[in-house]
Amino acid sequence: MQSSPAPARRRRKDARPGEILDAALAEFSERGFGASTLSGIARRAGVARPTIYLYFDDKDALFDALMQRRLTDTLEEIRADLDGYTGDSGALLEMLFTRMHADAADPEAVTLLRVLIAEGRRFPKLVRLHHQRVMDVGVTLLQEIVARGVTRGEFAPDAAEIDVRVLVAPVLMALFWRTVFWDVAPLDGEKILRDQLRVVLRALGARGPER
Amino acid sequence: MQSSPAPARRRRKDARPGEILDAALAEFSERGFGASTLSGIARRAGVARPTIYLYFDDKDALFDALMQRRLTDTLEEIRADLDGYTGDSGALLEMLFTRMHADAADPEAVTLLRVLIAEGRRFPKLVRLHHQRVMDVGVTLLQEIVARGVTRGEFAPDAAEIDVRVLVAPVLMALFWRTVFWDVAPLDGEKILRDQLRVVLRALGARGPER
DNA sequence: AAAATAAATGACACGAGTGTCAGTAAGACA
DNA sequence: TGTCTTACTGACACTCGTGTCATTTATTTT
Repeated sequence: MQSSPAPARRRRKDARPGEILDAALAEFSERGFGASTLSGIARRAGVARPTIYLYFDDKDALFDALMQRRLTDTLEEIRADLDGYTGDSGALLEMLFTRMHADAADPEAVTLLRVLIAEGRRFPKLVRLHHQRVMDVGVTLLQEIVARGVTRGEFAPDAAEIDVRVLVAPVLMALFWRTVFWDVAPLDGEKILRDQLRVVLRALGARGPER
Repeated sequence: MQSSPAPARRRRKDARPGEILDAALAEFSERGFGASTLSGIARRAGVARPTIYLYFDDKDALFDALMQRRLTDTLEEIRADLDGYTGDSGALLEMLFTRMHADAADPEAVTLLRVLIAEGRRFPKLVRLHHQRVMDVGVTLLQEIVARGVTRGEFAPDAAEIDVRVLVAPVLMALFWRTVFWDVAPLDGEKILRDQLRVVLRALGARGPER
């Protein structure tokens, strides 16, 4: 291993945190959280290890920051659009599921989920946050769409009774599959989405415009 | 911390491995794989740390052995029964899903899955094995039941086209939920099962005996 | 251009976990 | 009861990662 001729220091206070987080994500993705080291992350970020301590407390803080950075408001935005929407509820479901599958296909989401599952017990605050900001919003949104469909006579009257997590399950299944079995048996996300829509719409007794 | 008066050694070559594995499982469950130590496992098993090395190579070997021990042939047995069965396919689905949900509710399954997800990258052999012995068998079995239902006119003709992983998804969703969000928001497994059956049977266009 | 600020680093002390080995003692066998 | 086998253990040396200094040096300020 040749040592580089010159270290070539630079001061870039504003750019560092992001670069370090990116490096951490890559490291977690490759080695897993437990096996990742600050040295490895520093090397990947092109920085000396102590530099990390200037911006983050420890490895846990890196994961925390990554999770925070990942949180977006897309679900809330969709929900806000719901009021003004006048089209049929089946199309709404399609929109929602499509968006969810797209999110689940993002490698960053897969990595963070993997760590969250592995270390969740040690980060109860993050688990609560994630549940509240992602799961709960998604479930509520879906409930509202189903309820809307029932009121508008597009779905069967008893559709509102079922636990909507059964309906989103294929999204989580796809995410789970990517997390564990992707290497041994990939998954056609497009087809899963189409099949999910078929199953869900039929189960809800959808009488959409296309029938 | 008082030191106990006497260690009270015993020699039980045949009982040790199982006890050590149980201790390892408990430790993994509480601390997670990464944070677990051989010292902790040994303490829990009532054994000195070097004793573990008499039976296992290292921490990885413990997880490997736990996964092997967990593998059962229940799915294969169900499949064997399939040939002789003469009842309707909807009831078959109910049997299968009930069994799967029961498996998914086992805390040992939850813990092992958590570790498999966390460290999967480092155990490609185990991932392949698990896919082949659990996932593949389950998927094939489900495909066969659906095909049977279609041939017997119990399910809609196009039912065989859908990816059956969409149909089992609620089982994986429940397992996933237990793995991550159980503490912050528990889950009614019974209701999930019932709803899954309703959704799946309707989606398959089931015209079972009860309609 | 000189002084001041603080971003970045090399080096250190420390703790925690690992794997091994020679010695101990439990149980089998005579 | 005495001897033998080997399951079991205490203690050691070693590695690896962590967190924190004092110091260096890029950049800003005067």
